[in-house]
Amino acid sequence: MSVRESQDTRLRLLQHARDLYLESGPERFSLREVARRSDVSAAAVYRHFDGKEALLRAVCEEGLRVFSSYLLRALKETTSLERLRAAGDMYRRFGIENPRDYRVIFMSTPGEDVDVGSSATFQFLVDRVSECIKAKALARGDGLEIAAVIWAHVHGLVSLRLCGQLAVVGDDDAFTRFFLRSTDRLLKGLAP
Amino acid sequence: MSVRESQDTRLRLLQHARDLYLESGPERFSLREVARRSDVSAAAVYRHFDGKEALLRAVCEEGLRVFSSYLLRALKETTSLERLRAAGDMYRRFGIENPRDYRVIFMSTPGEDVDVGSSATFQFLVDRVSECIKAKALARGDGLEIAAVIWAHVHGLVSLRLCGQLAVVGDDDAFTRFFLRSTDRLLKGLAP
DNA sequence: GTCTATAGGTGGATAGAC
DNA sequence: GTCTATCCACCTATAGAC
Repeated sequence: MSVRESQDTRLRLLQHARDLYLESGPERFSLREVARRSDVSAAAVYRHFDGKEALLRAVCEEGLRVFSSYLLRALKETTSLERLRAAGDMYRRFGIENPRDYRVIFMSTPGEDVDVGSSATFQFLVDRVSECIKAKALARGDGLEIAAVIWAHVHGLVSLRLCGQLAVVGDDDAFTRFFLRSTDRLLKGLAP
Repeated sequence: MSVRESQDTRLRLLQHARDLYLESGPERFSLREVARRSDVSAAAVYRHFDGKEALLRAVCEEGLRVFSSYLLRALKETTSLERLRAAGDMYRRFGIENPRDYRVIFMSTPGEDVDVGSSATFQFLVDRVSECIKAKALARGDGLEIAAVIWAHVHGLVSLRLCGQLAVVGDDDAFTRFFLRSTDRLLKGLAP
């Protein structure tokens, strides 16, 4: 079999692994099921990945890449405050549109996964906050702490929604409006 | 074997089930392991519970009872705003002191567990908010929506902390102070 | 690289003796 | 009520033929 076909198999495994992950979450993820969907035997997977954990890791890395791509779209706004608000809204969109990825990144047990709180991704939010403070769009204060407050707030909204606990606000459109009102209230508390 | 000893077995099963649950979470929870820890055969469990799911349900109900007991302590405060702030802080304490229970109640996948958002527990928070509005300690508005905003905020702080994502703020005491500053900022945005 | 076959483990649930 | 024995399903991983 050619090298090209072999790479296709690897790619197919990765895509089906991602599908299964998004459907079933990390717990019910199984190497055999990925193999079945990819029309290869379970043993064949070991030619491409070092077992289940390696396959799982590859899937997670893809999720983080997608998350970053959402956040970066906020930079197209023109003012610092608009960029901050857009970052929050992109965070919401990522969570609602990629619930399984969101759970993996932000709702898993500590120790086994990525630490976003001390990563380049979090630094992105700190930067948005800092430029707002500099532009007097937010009250003076510790940029890192204020970023953490904002992060917790948007995460609280998104994660409760993903757990089905905010069904009371209505459908996804109603949630979006609720999200924007809610973050605006927080920003009011953070204003100069 | 006497009725009393049989009830003891049931209780022992429930306690070990709870322990296992708190250690391993809902995913790795297994009826057989509970039986092992309780020194009975796996089959014996079926004399006391209708299988794994029923056992799991019994464990979750206990967690909710503990959570309620935390919240109710907030009622000993004298003013409406103090009661609201105390409710938030009790929420924090419950999460930090009972992380596994917290995860079960507020961080599990939808469909399989309790819906707090439309429960008596959430109504408790709505009541705290409503009395603050009536006392002009909060701006006028939809009590239910404002309660949801506050809930999401404290949940965001607690759940990120439990996932190890807010390690940046320091130890548990530092987190407590951070939590209080953060909620005060939100309340400032909700003030009249 | 892929296959089949297999080893060895987890788990849930039931039947029937005691 | 509890046990042992059992069945069945699922899983990870490896060995060896092709």
